[in-house]
Amino acid sequence: MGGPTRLKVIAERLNLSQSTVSRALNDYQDISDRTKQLVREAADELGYQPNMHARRLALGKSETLGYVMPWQDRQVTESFLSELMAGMAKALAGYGWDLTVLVPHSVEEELELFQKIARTRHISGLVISRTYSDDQRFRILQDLQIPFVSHGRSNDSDMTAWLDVDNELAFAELTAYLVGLGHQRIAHIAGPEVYNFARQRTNGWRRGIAEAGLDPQGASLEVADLSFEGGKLAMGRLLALDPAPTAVCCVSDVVAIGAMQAVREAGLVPGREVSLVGYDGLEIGAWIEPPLTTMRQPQRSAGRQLAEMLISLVEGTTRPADNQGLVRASLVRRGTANPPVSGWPESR
Amino acid sequence: MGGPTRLKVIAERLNLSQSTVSRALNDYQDISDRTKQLVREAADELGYQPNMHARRLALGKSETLGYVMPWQDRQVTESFLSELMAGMAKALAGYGWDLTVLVPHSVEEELELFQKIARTRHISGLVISRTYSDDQRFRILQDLQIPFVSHGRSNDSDMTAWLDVDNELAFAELTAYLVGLGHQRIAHIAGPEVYNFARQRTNGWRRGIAEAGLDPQGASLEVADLSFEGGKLAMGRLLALDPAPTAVCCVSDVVAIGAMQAVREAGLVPGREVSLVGYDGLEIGAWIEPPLTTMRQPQRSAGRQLAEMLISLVEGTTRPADNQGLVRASLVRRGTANPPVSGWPESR
DNA sequence: ATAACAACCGAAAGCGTTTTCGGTTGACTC
DNA sequence: GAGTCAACCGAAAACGCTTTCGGTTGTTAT
Repeated sequence: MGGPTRLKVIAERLNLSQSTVSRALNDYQDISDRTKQLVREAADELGYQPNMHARRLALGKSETLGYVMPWQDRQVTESFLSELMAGMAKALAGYGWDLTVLVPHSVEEELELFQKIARTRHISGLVISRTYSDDQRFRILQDLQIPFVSHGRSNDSDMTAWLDVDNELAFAELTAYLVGLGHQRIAHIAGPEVYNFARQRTNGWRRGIAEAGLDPQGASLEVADLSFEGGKLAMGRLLALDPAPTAVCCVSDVVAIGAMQAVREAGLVPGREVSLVGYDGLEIGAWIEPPLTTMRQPQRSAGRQLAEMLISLVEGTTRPADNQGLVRASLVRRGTANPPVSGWPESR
Repeated sequence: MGGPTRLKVIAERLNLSQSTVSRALNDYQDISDRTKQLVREAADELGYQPNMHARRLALGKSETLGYVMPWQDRQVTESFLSELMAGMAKALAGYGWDLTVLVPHSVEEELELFQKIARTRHISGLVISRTYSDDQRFRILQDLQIPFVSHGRSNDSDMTAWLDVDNELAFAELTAYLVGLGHQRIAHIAGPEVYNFARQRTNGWRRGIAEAGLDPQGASLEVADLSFEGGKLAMGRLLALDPAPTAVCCVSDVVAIGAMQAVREAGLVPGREVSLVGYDGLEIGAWIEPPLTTMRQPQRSAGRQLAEMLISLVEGTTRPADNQGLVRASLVRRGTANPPVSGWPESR
């Protein structure tokens, strides 16, 4: 009847003042246990829920975090993105915080967004992703004094908070795995170097090649768009080499799936003449023929970690540089990585 | 300096009262054009942005909408979900509204969530999805007087707001398409009937069969889990029939991809002995071999529409029943639907 | 018995808006 | 020249919470 329960009504019912009720609920020391008890019971019974806006106005903080969706060519490309957001939202809900979705469509819009947030403070922290090697956002957000965590590192992330996968290690392992299968000429389809993760992965592959003592001559590299088409085109170029590689590390699953297509169109079988490995652990990789060997990282727990880091930053209980987390990816063996077959490539 | 610009400072600077400034910015009629002009300039110059919490407290509304993420087996399954959310968030941002992500993990949690929202009103409207044929949420939300729009219909959605694809029409068209290719025995792999869209699609397929005047005997139906495994198992059962169908309408792309796998494992070629069509228009469908014929619906514009419907509901400018939108899906011809081949199935 | 002190609570200010209500101008009418 | 009315603006209340400050009890030490 007549709107939600306010502090006032539970105060009147107990013959207490509003402030006492408030402090009782917030567990102040100068309220007797008996009163606290009474207040809590009444609050429960009346189904009291504080008015967020009043609370946040009084507190001066928003208890809301923002997730900046990565955009690219007006599309949201990452399919694991919803899983990540679910992880964040879930973790935040546990603290009574909210997650709002931000979708800037250009660099300018993103900048305006940041400035608006810096002024209104109605969002008290940001999670950004898709970090570039040279990412101006790190400096801008620091200047604007907006607490943030990046999902992925950058050149400028030494003193900021981030959560990242050890991409370099992952690709070193991936390469070592292919070496272990007997491959000697292991190529790499890389992503655009502006993306920090692409650069890290390329470094990992290089390290793997070096640590195995392989001939760098056989280690070809092709840069591709982060798309099916990109992977297909890059693989086409690799197949034209003489001698062609017998195994290829791809920067992502989608690129690897494109590469598989190129292999098939060349009349070869992925995983036989040319072994392929992807990265991301997409489920769809398991559904294609042959199923794609890849590496997986946990998205949902990453969401939780990002959320917790950012809360502690906003609350000021930790410093940015103390919130840096490196996650390890794990190999998912499926069907596209096998020992090299003899007689291929036939010398031309 | 020192904190964001408040109404107060721009009032002092112009020697006006706070209330005048407020009304000037909100374009009240009792403020002279000259004053409005001055206020707006000062506001621009000082980079004034209203404090959301104060505003929302005074207004008594939250200007925040919630999207209830569909969960299933602790996973977020829909890969197009981020695209939908991006569309919503984008549209809302245009009105200065926010979108927050809600992730209940069980029916009980979802109910608690609804009740909390009903009390706090810090979220003034909800978008729900993954609707069931008998979906208790419709009644609950109505009872709690929470404005909402569902992405998908239900038995109880006659008087509520929804945006849905014409699933029935889509599957009738899909079936007609297969009939046009010359197929006579067109089976259907359906989803669990608890999902309203699954039921609608099955109805569409039935209608297609009937309108073509096909023998209902050849129209077999198998129910599958909405997963790769589910599709694979269901297709296995269909292949065991005598005579087996020559074409299959699958309830979703993922199920269709599973079905393709079963076809291959039976030593057949998808799109040759057995034609297959999916539904969803997933991009990955184009990457498999042969690429999957399917139907696509626009996700981003759907997000926009949902957002606009819900805003108008919250604002009270329209009634729920006036916000019902039916979108049409369009056929994406790829490689898995072809005329039947002679000599298959060989009679056993 | 008085002072000192803890324990407990109420009054009131403050957070930054919006909005109602009333008051001050000046022009305009008769 | 008094009254009417529109145009314009300021004062103040309201939204619902937090938090500071001070005041009232009852207890303990002197």
